Amino acid sequence: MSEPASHELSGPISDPVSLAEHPEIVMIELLFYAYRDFVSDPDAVLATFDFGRAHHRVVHFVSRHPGMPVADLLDILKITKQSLGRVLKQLIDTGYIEQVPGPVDRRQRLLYPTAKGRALSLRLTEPQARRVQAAFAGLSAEERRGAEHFLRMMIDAEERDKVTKLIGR
Amino acid sequence: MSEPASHELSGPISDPVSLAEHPEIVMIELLFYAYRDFVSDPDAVLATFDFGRAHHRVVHFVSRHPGMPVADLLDILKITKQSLGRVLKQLIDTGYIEQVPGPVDRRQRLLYPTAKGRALSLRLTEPQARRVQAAFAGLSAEERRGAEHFLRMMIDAEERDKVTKLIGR
DNA sequence: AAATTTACGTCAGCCATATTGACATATTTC
DNA sequence: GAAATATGTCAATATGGCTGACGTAAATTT
Repeated sequence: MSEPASHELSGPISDPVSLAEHPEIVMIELLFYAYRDFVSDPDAVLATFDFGRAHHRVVHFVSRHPGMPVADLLDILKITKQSLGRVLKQLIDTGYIEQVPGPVDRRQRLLYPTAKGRALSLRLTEPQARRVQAAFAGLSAEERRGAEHFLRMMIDAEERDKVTKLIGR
Repeated sequence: MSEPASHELSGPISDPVSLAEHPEIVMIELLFYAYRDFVSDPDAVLATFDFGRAHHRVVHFVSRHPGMPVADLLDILKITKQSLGRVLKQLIDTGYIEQVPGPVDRRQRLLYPTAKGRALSLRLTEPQARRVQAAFAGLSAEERRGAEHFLRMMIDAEERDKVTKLIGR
């Protein structure tokens, strides 16, 4: 009667989830840590302006794809129009983004950066580009291809072609 | 006098920020898209329980490092103790995490998963591990090394050693 | 030409996750 | 004994998501 009941109400477990069971955890965690620091770069800059990460994404993708309709932006960000709404309005009100009625389909509001918006986008890209450059510095051509290919394959299969077109290669 | 004034109040800009200027944008955007879809996997599972991404991170890292003090977890997540507070409390109240007073330093509350917590962690790891495995499938050994090394180098320089120890390689 | 669908915006309320600042408690260290 | 440390908690606030409902203009279908 001194045996601990097997149906005991829980209790702490000491053996860690190990890489032996799931070697993929290395990449899972590296991706977490890398992204954590990767997005921290622009945050410092954004604090200066009164913007957050959401503004960053909008300014970035609009600057990369000037004249894109709202729907396309939503599809990239995978958020709702209501979520985009507030952020976009702020960017328009403060003169970073402009809307132009679609010349062919006049229901559309095509999004363009202003000079100010493009400049902000580039300023936010700068530290991230430096980080990427530094990360690539020690890699062979094949290793670089590996890094790029890995990230591509981490994207949902149905999204890959779209992303390739968006990025432009 | 028909020249447009150079001091015009803004106006839409049509030429996109191009890869020619900043080739690093390829990796910047791939990282965004990859992470976007990478984190979407566990979200479906988490919705079943009443948890969010914050709970995922806590359960994951505690399961990976059973007995870790709160401070270490905060340092991994780079959030404040107040932010961690609610999420951790919920996980403790619902029996996924347990706290044990530090045997050597009794101020510490060492965090352990319960069986339930460990199981949840593994369940959330599963789809991400599958995604990583699929992404690695087509890569050569050198390309894989490249992907891993790239992510490592994307981490803040001062954090890299710490992360290496945490991951265990 | 009328009906329907589409693209977008907006209002309202809600939730999750993060923040800062202040203060409390127990414990360890100097 | 004083100071520093590890942690928790209360309170207020910001950000960025969400759903649902409704409105409008323009395109498309019938």
